[in-house]
Amino acid sequence: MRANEGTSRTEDITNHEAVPANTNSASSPFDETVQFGILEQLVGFHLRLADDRTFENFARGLGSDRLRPGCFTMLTLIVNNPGITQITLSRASGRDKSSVTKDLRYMEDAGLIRRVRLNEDRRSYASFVTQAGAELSERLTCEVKAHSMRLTSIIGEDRKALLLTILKDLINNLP
Amino acid sequence: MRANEGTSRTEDITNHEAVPANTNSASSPFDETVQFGILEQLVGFHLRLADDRTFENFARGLGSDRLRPGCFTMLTLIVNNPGITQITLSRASGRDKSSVTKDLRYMEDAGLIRRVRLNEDRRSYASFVTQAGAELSERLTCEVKAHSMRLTSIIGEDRKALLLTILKDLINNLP
DNA sequence: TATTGTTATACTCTATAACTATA
DNA sequence: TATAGTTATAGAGTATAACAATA
Repeated sequence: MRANEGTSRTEDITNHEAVPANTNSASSPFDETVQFGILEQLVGFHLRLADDRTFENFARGLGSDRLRPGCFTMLTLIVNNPGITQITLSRASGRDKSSVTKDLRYMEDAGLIRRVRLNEDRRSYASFVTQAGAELSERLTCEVKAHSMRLTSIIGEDRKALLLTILKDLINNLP
Repeated sequence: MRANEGTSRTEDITNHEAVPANTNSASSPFDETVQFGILEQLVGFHLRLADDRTFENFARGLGSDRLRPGCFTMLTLIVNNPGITQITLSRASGRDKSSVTKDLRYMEDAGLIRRVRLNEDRRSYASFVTQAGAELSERLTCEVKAHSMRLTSIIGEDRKALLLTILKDLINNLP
């Protein structure tokens, strides 16, 4: 069956008001002869695009050290807070505890962390990095810094600091 | 079976180096006595958090006008570019054409848009909003503006403009 | 009763690849 | 051969709810 034909979904058109199809193959959404309307001024829209782009750019630099995205955050939090519990990890990363369980299980199976039960509260488990985890964290942190410098070279030192300040304000003060 | 017990995954601990579990129930990740290490300076980390927070805050304001997230972008692009083709929508929104198909199908079934085949290139379909789509777009745009003003009241007019400029720089210039 | 953590499950968003039809 | 669009499918990432163990 031909695409869409014979259904009630579409009609035919001769040629009225239609915007010409864009044949531009550039990678930025803005390299288009397209009107973005209100999206143009929308912080959320740009946050999403910038997040996509930044993450993709970062991930490309990782090479063989690929680690599931959320796991880098977890690993870093564990390195910086030895013995952190899962509920604290959950709050610090802004994810549900069931999501944390999954990531920690993955990292434990990969030999990057170990978990030990707390005697003072036997419901809780403390997480620590292993040697391998510490080494991976080290390498990833280097890559993060390199990536960070690429960002700085694009938007400038001052504006990067400003960006961080503004984002933190948003995160902390949105109701 | 008791959580984690009897497996080789975890060990027990008496009490060494462990960070105390945080009992803070505030919603910001930063309301924690947690060290964030390099994450503290990471643009990507903050973009993700700000994106989550901003979207959640926006979605809460929608009430009965809930529309799948990606669809608002599509709808706005169609309103502002009557007759836009799917491949152009795909590029402008930064999503694969197969993702666009799904969203457009959804909006067509919901009576928000209609698609018409182009006679000058019968592979292409032009998208237009219906009356219902135009009205929904109108209401959503109002909510977007209200949301935008909430953001402005948090970070200030000048810094919001600055934020948009910096994000656009990132989006356009990241390799 | 409340909390930590696990599990099962399901939902959203997205891309890849194979396909049809058109160019 | 190349492009527009569809479909099937799979894989992240995430949350909800029910549960066991513990407080």
